[in-house]
Amino acid sequence: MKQKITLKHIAKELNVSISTVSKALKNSEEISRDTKEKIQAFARLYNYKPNNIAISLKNKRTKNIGVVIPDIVHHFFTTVIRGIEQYANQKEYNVIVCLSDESFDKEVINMEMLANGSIDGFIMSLSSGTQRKNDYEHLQQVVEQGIPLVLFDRVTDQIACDKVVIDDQMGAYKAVKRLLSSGRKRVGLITTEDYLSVSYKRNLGYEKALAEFGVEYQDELVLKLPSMEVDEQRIADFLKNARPDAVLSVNEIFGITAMRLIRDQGRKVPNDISVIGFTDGLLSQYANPSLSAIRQHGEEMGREAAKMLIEKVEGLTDSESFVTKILEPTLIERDSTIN
Amino acid sequence: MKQKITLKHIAKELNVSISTVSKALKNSEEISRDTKEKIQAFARLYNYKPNNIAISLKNKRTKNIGVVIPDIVHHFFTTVIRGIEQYANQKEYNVIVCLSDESFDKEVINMEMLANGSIDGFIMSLSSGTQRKNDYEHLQQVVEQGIPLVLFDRVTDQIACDKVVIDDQMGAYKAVKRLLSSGRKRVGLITTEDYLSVSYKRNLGYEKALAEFGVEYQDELVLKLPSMEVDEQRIADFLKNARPDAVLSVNEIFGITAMRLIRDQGRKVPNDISVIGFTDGLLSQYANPSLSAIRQHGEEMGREAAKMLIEKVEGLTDSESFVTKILEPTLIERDSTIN
DNA sequence: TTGTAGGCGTTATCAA
DNA sequence: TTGATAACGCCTACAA
Repeated sequence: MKQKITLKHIAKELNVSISTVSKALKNSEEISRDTKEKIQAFARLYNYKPNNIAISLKNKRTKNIGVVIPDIVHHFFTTVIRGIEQYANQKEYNVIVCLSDESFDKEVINMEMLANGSIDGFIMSLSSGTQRKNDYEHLQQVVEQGIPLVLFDRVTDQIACDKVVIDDQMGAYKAVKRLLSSGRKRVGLITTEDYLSVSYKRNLGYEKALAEFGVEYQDELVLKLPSMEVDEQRIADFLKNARPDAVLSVNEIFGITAMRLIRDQGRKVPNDISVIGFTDGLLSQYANPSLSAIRQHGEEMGREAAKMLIEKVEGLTDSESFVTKILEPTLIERDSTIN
Repeated sequence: MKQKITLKHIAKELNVSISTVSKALKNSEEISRDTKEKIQAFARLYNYKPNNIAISLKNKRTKNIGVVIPDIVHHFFTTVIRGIEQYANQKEYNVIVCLSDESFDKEVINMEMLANGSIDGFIMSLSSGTQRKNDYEHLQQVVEQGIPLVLFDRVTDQIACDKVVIDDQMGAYKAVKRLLSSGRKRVGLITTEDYLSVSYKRNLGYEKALAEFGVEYQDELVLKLPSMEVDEQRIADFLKNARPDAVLSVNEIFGITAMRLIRDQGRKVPNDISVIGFTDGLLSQYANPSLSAIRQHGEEMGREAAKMLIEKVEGLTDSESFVTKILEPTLIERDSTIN
C-alpha cells in the first residue's frame, strides 16, 4: 500500500529542509535549478499531492460549499445541485450536500456541523419545517459568524443575505392569464398552505390574474393542502365539487394526479379542463397528455447561487450588501392546455 | 460579527493554558471542578465548537464520504444518495457529492481532488465513459493508497473492493418470464450497448428467460441504443418493424417513450403490447397507464454501501477482504402488463 | 540558495 | 491540578 507522501518525506529522502521542498514545488526563484529539478522529479515520481486538510487549516479556506436542501429525490432540487456543481467545479470547489428532510431540527444540526470549519459558505433552500416554525435563528448565527449564505427558492426576508428565486407570483400569473385568455372561466388552484413561501407567492399571482380579468376570487376554487403529500381523495372531491374548467397546480405531481382523476371522472384534458403545473420536471414532459408547465430554471438558479456565494467567499463582492436575483419563469405549452 | 472562538481565545481570556481548556472541555478528571466549570461556562456562553478541520488534520480522519456518480438528475442515483445520507448522517459523516457527468476525465479529476485528504472513503458508480474506456487505473490508485472504496450499481470486477449491486440479470429474467407466462410470444428488449455493465447483465437475463421458455433469440427483437439518450426515431422504427407483443426496457424513459409511440402507432398498452421498464421511478408510477417496473431498491443500496464503507473506514472490517452484496430486484406490477 | 521558526486549531504526552 | 511541548501537513517571513 503506497502511503500518501508528504513534504516531510521528500525532505528527509533528499536531505533538504521541508521549506526547500515546499518552495521547490512552487517553482520558487529562491531555489537553485538543480535542487528544484531534483525535488520536482522526486515528487512526480511519488505522485506527491498537497494535503487539502492541511492547506485548509493554514488558509482558513476549505474550498467546500455546503448545500442544504429539503429533499434530493426531487427533480427541481436536483437540477439546482447540478447547476451549483457546474459552477463550483469550474472554480475548484467541492459540494457537500446535506438533506434536511423538510425538518427544522435536521436543518439546524446539519448547518451546525458544517459551520464548524467544514465549508466556506452555504447555499440552501428552507425546509418546510423551518418555514412553518418561522424560526431562522440558525441562519442568523451563520451570518453573524461571517459565513456567506445564499438562499434559493424557499427563502425568507427575515435574513439579510443573497438570494435567488424565480418570480413565483409572476409564474402563477402567467399561467392563469393564459388559462383565462383561452376562454376558461373557472380556474382552480391546487396548492399548499401559505406557510411555504413559494406557495404563498403563487397564490398571489393567481389572485392577481383573476383580478385583472375581472373574475371574482372564489374560495371553493382553491384547494390548499396541508403538505406536499398527494391526497387523492381531497383532490378528487375538489374536482368534482368545484367543477373547474382549468387547474393550476403548485407542483407537477398534483398536476399529474389531477389529470388522472379528471379522466377517471369522465372528463377530458385539455378539452374539458386545461391543466398547468409548476416545476416542469420529467413527469410533465412524459405525461400523457404532456403537461403544460411553469419552468423554474433550476440549473440556472444553481449556477447563479454558486456564483454569488463564491464571489462573497472570495471577497470579490461587498460582504455587507446583498442582492436578490429574480429569475423569470417560463410557461412551457404542451398538450394539457387548449388555445 | 462574532468570530468563531478557539481554545486559544478561551485560554487567554481565562488566564489558563490551552491544554487546560482542551481538557476541561473534555471533562477530564485531571482538571479541578472549579476550573472546569469556569471554562465550560465560558465556552457555552461564547458557543465554542471545535474546528473540524483542525481535528481532521490531527486525527487523519475527516468524517467525510466522497460520493461520485454519473448524474444527479436521475431518480435512481438520487434515491441511492438519500440512502447514503441516512446512514452516514446517523454515523456523523458528511457526504461530498461529485458528478462525473458520464465522463471518464471528470471522474478522474474529481477523485483525485477528494483523495488528497478531503474524504475517508469513496462510494461510487462508474461513468459510462469509464466503462466504455475500460480503464480503472484511478480506482486502483485509490485502493492502493488504502482509501476504502465501495462500488455500486455500475461496477467492475477489475477492482478488488466492496460492491453493492442488484441482480440485474435476475431482474430482466423475472420481467421476461412474467411476460412470457402471460402468453406473450414476441418479447422485445430496448437496451443500450453492452459496455454498460448493467445493460450487459440485463441482456443476459433476457436471453436466459427466453431460453427457459424455449423461445428462440431473435436479433430483430433487440434494440441496442448507443447511449441513454432517447432516440425516438429508432424506437419507433423498432416497434413498427419488429412488431413485439411485449417490451422490456432497460430504463423507464425508454419504457415511457415506447408506450407513447405504441399508442401513436395505433396499438394499445397493455392489450396489444405489455411493457415493463427498469428503474421504477416517478415516471413509472405516474405514467398513464402506469408502468410495471423492476424496482432497484436504490435507498437500500445506498444504506448498504454507506454501511460497508464506514465499517472499512473505522477498521471494523478486514481491510483485505471484500464482499459483493447482491440485492434482489422486485417486479412491481402495474397497468402496462396483462395477466 | 537554503534552512529555521512559528503558526493554523487541536490533542496527547510528559513535566512541573 | 496545570502547563509546556510536540505533532498533524503546509506555508512563509526571516535568518543564515
